[in-house]
Amino acid sequence: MAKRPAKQTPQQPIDPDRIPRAVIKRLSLYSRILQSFEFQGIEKISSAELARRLGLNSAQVRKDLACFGQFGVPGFGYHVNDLRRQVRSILKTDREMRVILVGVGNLGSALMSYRGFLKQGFTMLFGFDVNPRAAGDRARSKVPIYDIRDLESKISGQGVDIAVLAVPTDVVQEVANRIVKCGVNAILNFVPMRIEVPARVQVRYVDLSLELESLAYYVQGREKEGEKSD
Amino acid sequence: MAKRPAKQTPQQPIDPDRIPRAVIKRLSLYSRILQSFEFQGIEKISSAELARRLGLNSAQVRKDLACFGQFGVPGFGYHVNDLRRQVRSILKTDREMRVILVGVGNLGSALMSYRGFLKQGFTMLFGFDVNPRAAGDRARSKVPIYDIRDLESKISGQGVDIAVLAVPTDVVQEVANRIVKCGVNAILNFVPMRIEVPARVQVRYVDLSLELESLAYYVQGREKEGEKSD
DNA sequence: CTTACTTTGTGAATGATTTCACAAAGTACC
DNA sequence: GGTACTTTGTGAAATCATTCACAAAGTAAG
Ligand SMILES: NC(=O)c1ccc[n+]([C@@H]2O[C@H](COP(=O)([O-])OP(=O)(O)OC[C@H]3O[C@@H](n4cnc5c(N)ncnc54)[C@H](O)[C@@H]3O)[C@@H](O)[C@H]2O)c1
Ligand SMILES: NC(=O)c1ccc[n+]([C@@H]2O[C@H](COP(=O)([O-])OP(=O)(O)OC[C@H]3O[C@@H](n4cnc5c(N)ncnc54)[C@H](O)[C@@H]3O)[C@@H](O)[C@H]2O)c1
Repeated sequence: MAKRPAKQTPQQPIDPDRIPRAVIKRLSLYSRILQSFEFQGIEKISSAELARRLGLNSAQVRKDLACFGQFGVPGFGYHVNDLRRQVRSILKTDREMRVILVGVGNLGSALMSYRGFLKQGFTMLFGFDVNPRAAGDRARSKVPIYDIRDLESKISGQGVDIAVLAVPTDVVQEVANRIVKCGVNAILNFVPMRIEVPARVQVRYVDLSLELESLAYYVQGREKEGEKSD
Repeated sequence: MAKRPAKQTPQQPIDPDRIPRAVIKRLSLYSRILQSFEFQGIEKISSAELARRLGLNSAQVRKDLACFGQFGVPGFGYHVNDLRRQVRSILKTDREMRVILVGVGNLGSALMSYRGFLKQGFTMLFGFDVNPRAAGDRARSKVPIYDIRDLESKISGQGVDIAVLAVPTDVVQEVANRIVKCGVNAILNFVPMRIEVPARVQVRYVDLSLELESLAYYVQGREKEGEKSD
């Protein structure tokens, strides 16, 4: 096939829509573990070792990366910091991603002050709530919290990339509508309700109850195992 | 007038391990939306309508349910409350599921006071933290919070079904070890790190950053969209 | 430069999940 | 009871994802 002597192959102009979503999620896993390798001073990594650490198959790791170019060195493996740079570039977490949060309640205030997001290149610009004062007390954070009435005026011209929703179920569609109208094309929805948006808008759901419920199904699914008599 | 679909024929004793995990997750979605239908007084629902509301294919809805028996009535659809009862029985959310939370920090305190879990049949027994006093201030909740040193003694004999982890990354493995030793066989892990557990223990991960990062990939940062003013 | 060894990148094979499509089984109403 | 609909439940087909397996391409060392 197309043999490229140059190992620093530029990214293939592959249509981002053609990449399976599961690949992107794993890329994010790779990004995080590469970060920790870099921190530990590890300079090279093989697909086999990467796979072992993440509970995956090594061919899958290689195939995932192959969607975007040739980053490895046969007989050697991958250069950790080189690969990390590449992966972050693919995920666009190497540049600033500007995020707003709507609904600074119990969950929202935890999200707002989470440093893990920052570490991955996300900037929390501001929060919005119907009760910005109470929300401000809850969130021990330097991120400003505005009244939801000012949503449009505050985010206009701010280049918001992603909106995170953590509002009550019954207002989530209305909030989403407003956000979409402001030109935000990506929504991370923590509210356990499907929202309707134009096709151009990407929505991801994080459903905490769902995981808990599906775990319940597997609890003592086998035979009784006794009431732990010790 | 209301005729019960009392068909006992199928109800095959299918091995729970054979059911795809994705089916169980969708069951949880069905459970929640059926709850809202019941609340709205809707008594019957077709697979097509259920699918539409959840963004799925109607055959998939029928096939998912068919894993566990025949709950529908040809030419009619499904009785909402009957189906809901069945689904909850399958997921075991019709009986009490006893949950503990370890790490009552920013995220943990939000989880602890979340009423959505309660509504789905989960009982939050207690929380544990290295600093139970500070954690108690954070979590405005009636759930007692104990010192992590007392983990073993407090949960002994309590029949804990699921442990939720929201501790710092560097202690999660150690905490998981202790929990597993106490006989808990299901863990919901919010910490972005893979934990090693015996095969009998079910672990589910909820990785919030991962979702945010994978969303970033889909944000159109190309030449289109002249919204940004810089 | 050459030889022995390692690990990548990738077609082909396998496995899993989703969708199609339709007979069978029920409803609704006269 | 009978006829016209509707919707289920389910094999078969299509689609999507993972794993295998190996030639090609590199490394390492003398
Ligand atoms: N707390 C959790 O652990 C948890 C877990 C899973 C899902 N969720 C979901 O996340 C969402 C928020 O949960 P929570 O526990 O933080 O609830 P919460 O009531 O503590 O927070 C909701 C916040 O939204 C604000 N709000 C209400 N209407 C608004 C509007 N129109 N615009 C902007 N803000 C508005 C409220 O003032 C409040 O601060 C809910 O949909 C819930 O189902 C929460
Ligand atoms: N806050 C978020 O929004 C968010 C989002 C995604 C992931 N997470 C993950 O969730 C975890 C908790 O995040 P957080 O923001 O709540 O952090 P946090 O520091 O606010 O909370 C951690 C809590 O764990 C307690 N703790 C520390 N060591 C402990 C031990 N050995 N046993 C019991 N408790 C212990 C601490 O006292 C603290 O209360 C982290 O792993 C984080 O990566 C958090």
